[in-house]
Amino acid sequence: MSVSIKDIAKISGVSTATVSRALSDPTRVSEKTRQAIMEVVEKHGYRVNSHARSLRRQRADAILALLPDLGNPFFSVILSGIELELQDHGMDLLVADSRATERTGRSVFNHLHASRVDGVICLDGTPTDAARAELAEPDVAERVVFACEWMAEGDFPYVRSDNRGGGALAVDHLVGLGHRDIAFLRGPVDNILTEEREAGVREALAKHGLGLSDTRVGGNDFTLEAGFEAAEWIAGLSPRPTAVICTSDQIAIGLMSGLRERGLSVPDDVSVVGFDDIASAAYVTPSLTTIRQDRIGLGRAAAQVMLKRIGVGKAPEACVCTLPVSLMTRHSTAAPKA
Amino acid sequence: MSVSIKDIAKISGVSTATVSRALSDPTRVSEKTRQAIMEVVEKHGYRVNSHARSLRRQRADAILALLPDLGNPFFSVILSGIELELQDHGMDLLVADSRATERTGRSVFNHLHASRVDGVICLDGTPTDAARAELAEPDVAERVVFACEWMAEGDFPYVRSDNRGGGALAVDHLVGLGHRDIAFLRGPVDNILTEEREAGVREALAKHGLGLSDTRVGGNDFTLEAGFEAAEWIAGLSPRPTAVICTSDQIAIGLMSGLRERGLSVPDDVSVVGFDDIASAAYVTPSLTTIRQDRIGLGRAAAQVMLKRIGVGKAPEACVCTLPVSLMTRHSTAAPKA
DNA sequence: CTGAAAGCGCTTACAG
DNA sequence: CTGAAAGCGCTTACAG
Repeated sequence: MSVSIKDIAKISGVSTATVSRALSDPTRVSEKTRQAIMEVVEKHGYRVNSHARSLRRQRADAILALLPDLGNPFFSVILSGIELELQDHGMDLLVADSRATERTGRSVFNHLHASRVDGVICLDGTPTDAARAELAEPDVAERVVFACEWMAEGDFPYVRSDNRGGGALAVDHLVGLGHRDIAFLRGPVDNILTEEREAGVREALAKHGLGLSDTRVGGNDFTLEAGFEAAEWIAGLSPRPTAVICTSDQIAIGLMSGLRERGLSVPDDVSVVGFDDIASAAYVTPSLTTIRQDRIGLGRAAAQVMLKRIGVGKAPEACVCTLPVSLMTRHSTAAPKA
Repeated sequence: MSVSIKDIAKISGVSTATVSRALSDPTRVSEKTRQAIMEVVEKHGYRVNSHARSLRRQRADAILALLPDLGNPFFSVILSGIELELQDHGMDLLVADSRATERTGRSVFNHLHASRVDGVICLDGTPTDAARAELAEPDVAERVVFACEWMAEGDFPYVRSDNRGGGALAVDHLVGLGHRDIAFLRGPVDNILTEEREAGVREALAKHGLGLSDTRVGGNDFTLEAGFEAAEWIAGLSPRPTAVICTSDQIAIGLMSGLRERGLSVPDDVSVVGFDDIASAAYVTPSLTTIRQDRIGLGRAAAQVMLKRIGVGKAPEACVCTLPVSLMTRHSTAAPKA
């Protein structure tokens, strides 16, 4: 085993209590002994054993981020925002894939129950029934915050983008270009993001005296594949809508690829708007007009709300819950051809 | 506080030792008492406190994945492979961004020193000097494995793709199509992946009686931006190479976007080959011919090697170190125009 | 098969 | 400012 606080105490000629104080609360130790201790600590490369500290303090100094799909690149930037913020507070970041965890039969809140983490940032808005049941327990509930996605029921703190506003932004842009017949490509059934964005689209459309008929709504996933497959449906519509709002950039990119295969040009035949502004949105052909989410900000804010919730660090000025989105106008949208 | 092993013992009318055994090593307890204990455990939702267990067992049951850039979506799939494998062994996954950590002045191996994790899977092949120094310490060294990237010096276990073979595959494909003048777009200076891929390209070119002159080598990063900017250089070359091999898909996608802006067509004017096969490679226009890496496999294998190293689970059949890559032929490559 | 007891490495009232 | 001592919640030889 490596060197422990006892060793440092013995070598320094003080008690372990003093070593502990020198490390955690230097003001409570005389400058002279502190320096002597620190020298010994330095020399022997001593580090506080995290399990002993956590056990004693009843605090893990760690947070779990629970993602619906760890392999989905959309989340990586959010994750890095979370980590940045946690790092500033000396907290560690654990990650788990909720779908994968469910398959093992273990509870996704196991880490919480086992005291391995102080809280969980849940990026998964559609937990299983078992997970929902656990979320109803007070000692779980008070340690959870939702980020990005969230649950319609319950009353959890959350951080999210202004999804409705984003939908409206897309509509305003297209209507401004002269579009009157606009279709909407949804994400997965029951996904809250897709529902909010659709609501924003409908509201904005109504404001312009337009509507969204059932024949103009399709799609069932956030993926490239889903977008690609939706192209067949869009291409076959008669009359064909002149613009499509997609609830993710992946859908939009897949859609553009599919439309092209069918000889349709974007934006000449169909304008396409995405959602997210992932890195490649600016580099596909044509570059994608989309609604930008501040993913780093989302991650940082989620971590801040979490830290505030568990009483670490000072509370942020305001508990920012809904982050603004913005329209990135690029080349996948244009006025409809007369 | 929640219920502890003492509570369970008292309610069950046995000692804590017996409860502990019932949970960890059921065969050492009579079936009857085991059942009685499990019922109490179930009823009260008892979970072993992870810090107490780890402190006592001197084992964290957790691994740290150290990434050069948490926000880079390339790593998300590898991460999910790591998590899948760890989950099968009841191990937890911590993640940290090595660049961000360095900025805090903390050691990237702090988790290891503090016993918070049993090992670290390092996906960063260019650690700082400070990190290198720590890697030289035996008690750090024996708990590290490199994945994807690795260090030229040192003698660490690693899991990687066949980067040389990938470079060769790209060359063989292009030469087979009739290309004779091929350029190469590098990643960051000193990055080992880019060096290996370039070596593979050079070897294969030599095999075909061709070479790679300095005037045909450019690029300095794996990013979309770097690829986009390289387009200017490629477009200005005279004679212009008929094909470009990129050391990442991001570069390739950025390059294609830049070439298009300059009125050059892919693959009619220039064929482009990427590396990685990220999800969007099949959906950009034209779809990207690339070298596929098995990222899930990379992650799983890295976790397996790690687990073997720290003596958890059974050793894999063979310690797979270099995973095969494959050519995905799509529409960004074609025979050069006469 | 089971229990009493020691101990993993810390922190923190309590005293002085 | 400093120390002795208790205790966080487990696991594991050691005995029986």
